[in-house]
Amino acid sequence: MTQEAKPALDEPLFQIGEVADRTGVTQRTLRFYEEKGLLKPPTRMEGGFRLYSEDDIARVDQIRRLQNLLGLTLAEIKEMVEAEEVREELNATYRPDLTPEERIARVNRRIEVTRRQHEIISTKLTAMLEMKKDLEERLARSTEALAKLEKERSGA
Amino acid sequence: MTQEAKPALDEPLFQIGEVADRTGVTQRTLRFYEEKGLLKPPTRMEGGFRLYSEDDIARVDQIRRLQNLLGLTLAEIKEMVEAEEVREELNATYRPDLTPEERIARVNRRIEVTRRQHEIISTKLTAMLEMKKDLEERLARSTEALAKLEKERSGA
DNA sequence: AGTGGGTTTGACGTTTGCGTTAATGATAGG
DNA sequence: CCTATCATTAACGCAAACGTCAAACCCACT
Repeated sequence: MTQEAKPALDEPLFQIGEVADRTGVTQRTLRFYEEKGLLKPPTRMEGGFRLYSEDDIARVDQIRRLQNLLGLTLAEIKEMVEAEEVREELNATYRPDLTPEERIARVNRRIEVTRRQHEIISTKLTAMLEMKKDLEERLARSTEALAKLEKERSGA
Repeated sequence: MTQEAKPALDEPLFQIGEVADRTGVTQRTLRFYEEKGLLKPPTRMEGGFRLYSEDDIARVDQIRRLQNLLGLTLAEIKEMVEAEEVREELNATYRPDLTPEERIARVNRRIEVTRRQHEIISTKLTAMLEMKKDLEERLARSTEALAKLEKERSGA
């Protein structure tokens, strides 16, 4: 019971202010994500100050991508990140305290979530590429129309 | 004054319910968009029922794409669609009631808006392609890890 | 004339995703 | 020890984007 799977014993930790700066979200948002279960409760210093790891920061970035790029709600994101536990990813295959079946199950859950994200992103990409093409065509047509108009004007 | 630039005099028109079905939004949403200035007030039948054109439907689809794909707010979308007026697009270059300068100005506004959308979509596409790549790498790693675990189990 | 279903305008309600104080406590430096 | 600058929880606030009635009205049909 010396390892609570908590801090890696030596990795650098950051206070909420710095995490806010680095991730571009507010402190309020970080506490909010924690409250909503999107971030695991971070370790604390004696006085109660939150201490975040690099993994936590990566997770915040991930949450923001899922929000901004995929347009998922925090509820949806929560489901996804729950199956992701970074530490679990690093150790899932090598943790000796799990039965092989359980380890396989976890990796499978991760795969499933990743597939879902991949599918969502692929669908969106298709639609966006289509939209981009449309925009380019519009742009071409408008530019052409503009050229015509300007020639007309000078010709008048 | 025989043409109010309203219905094309013969094109098919649809009631709100059918438009809702075809676009996948609710009637409430259609009225809401109108209220917010995202849709121009449609024509009405004698009794006051709204009558939408194909162009209106296309516009709703457009609004939804800007929402879902680009993640824009309705306020932002409003600014954009205001400069887009479909009928205006079709006729901007050919309307005789506008000075050449005004026609050029309108086309320029359209070009500007299109460029903005194109830029947003391009930025997003880049980020999403990156994310997709990451997901594929993850998927590969997880799948590999899974294979290992299953071999171990059968080998045990 | 009656009936069933679609539509109208309000108006209030709801959810999401935080923002914004307020009052209090912790840390570090001089 | 004093002080400046973090941080803490709790609680209320808020804008966006609709949802959900309610009560009346319209339309088509028999």
